[in-house]
Amino acid sequence: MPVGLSREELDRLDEIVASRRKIKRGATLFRNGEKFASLFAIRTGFFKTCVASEDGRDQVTGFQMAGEVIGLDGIVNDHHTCDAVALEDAEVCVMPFDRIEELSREINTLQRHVHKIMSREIVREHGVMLLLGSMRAEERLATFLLNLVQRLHARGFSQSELILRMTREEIGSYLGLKLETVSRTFSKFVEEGIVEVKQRHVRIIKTDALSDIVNPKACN
Amino acid sequence: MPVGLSREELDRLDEIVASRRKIKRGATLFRNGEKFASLFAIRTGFFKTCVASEDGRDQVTGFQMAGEVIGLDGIVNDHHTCDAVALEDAEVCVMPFDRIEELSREINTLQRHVHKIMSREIVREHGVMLLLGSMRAEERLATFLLNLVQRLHARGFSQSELILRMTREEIGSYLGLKLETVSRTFSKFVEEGIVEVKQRHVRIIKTDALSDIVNPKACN
DNA sequence: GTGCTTTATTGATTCAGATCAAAACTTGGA
DNA sequence: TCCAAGTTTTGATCTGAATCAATAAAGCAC
Repeated sequence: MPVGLSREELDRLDEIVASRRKIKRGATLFRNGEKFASLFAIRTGFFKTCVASEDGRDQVTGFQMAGEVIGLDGIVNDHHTCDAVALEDAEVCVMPFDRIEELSREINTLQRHVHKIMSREIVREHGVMLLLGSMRAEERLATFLLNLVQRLHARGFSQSELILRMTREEIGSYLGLKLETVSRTFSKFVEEGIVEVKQRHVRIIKTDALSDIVNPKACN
Repeated sequence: MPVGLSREELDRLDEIVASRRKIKRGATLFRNGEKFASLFAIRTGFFKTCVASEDGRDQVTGFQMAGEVIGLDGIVNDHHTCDAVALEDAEVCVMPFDRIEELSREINTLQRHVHKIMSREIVREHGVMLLLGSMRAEERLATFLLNLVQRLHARGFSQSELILRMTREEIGSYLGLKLETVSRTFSKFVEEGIVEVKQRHVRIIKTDALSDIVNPKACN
């Protein structure tokens, strides 16, 4: 994950990882209210994070895959403020945060890396706010699919095929839509020949059509 | 802003602030695409930050007041990804980020402080996602008002009166609503005797009514 | 394999908020 | 001071997504 480190620095980096932890599908890695002690780097598997309002509603705040770090929300109050749930069997590296802070005082590139990870999360959330605040259902789903497939592609998977690890309801929660709307929008994309959908298996036929939906061409 | 520092550490902290900068109402502190070099601590005044999609739409991602830090979005790619606009004449402390990193390697409490500021922003944005993803117009506006007045109160201002520094359109953008809906919702609150509104001047009459709107009482 | 639970699709209807439109009010600059 | 531009309110209408409802399909435990 971290690049630009010397051999020696890399060895020291291994010191950060206190242990590994396996999480079964459906189990939680951490839960809102729990004491925060560590960040978690996902080795394998797929997670969702979600926050809840005092009355029961909850909101999926993100989906995370291998190579991504979760738990940043816990730093500010020493307690986690969301739940992290494995959507498939997963394994994470447990990185005690005080070790991270200690080492990042000595290794500049690590310090920089930690700052970038947090900043990246802030920027990602800005994008979600734009989506939730101003996009229509089709734009939201198209954005979501393009984002997922792009991240998977960066990990060596197909540019056009993906398996959704989450339910329609979870997608809907993330996108600020009801599950029926997510399902209908998928059906609409299928009718238009943009994607093929068989349950959780999605094949993107026309990536550019999705891009056009996300980014309506100005006609002038 | 930073607490729990020794006298000597505080002196060193002053070293971070390279300069101060005054920004006129309507002027931008930084803009999407500009090179990132510094974080800014707001001394006085009031800002909004907003991101734009490729086609013209834009989304206000936050309103910031004295004591808050802006610019965190720029760290990840060395370039800012949003605009920061002063909504009233303002003054900020310019804090070069490489100085911050340097000093936070030496002063543990500063390091911790920087991490908390970033984590706090992530958690705040989770809250906005919950708002945008699952709340109705009245809940959104009530949440917004309570949040604003609470932050102002923490700065020594009234718990019940506030002056909005932003237009209805900017409130709407932040809350994922159109300006007409914001206006109508204000009118509704006025009718119900929850607030008094005279242009940008708002007086909250029934804080608990706002809380009830945000957090519908379970009736069982 | 069988039955049960969860998930997904599709249709009919409703509704909150968007859109369109007009008027009233503020504000700031010449 | 007055005018022009920006802001806010309010009304009428429309619409995209929510809601309600029913069925179908898939996954899982036994």
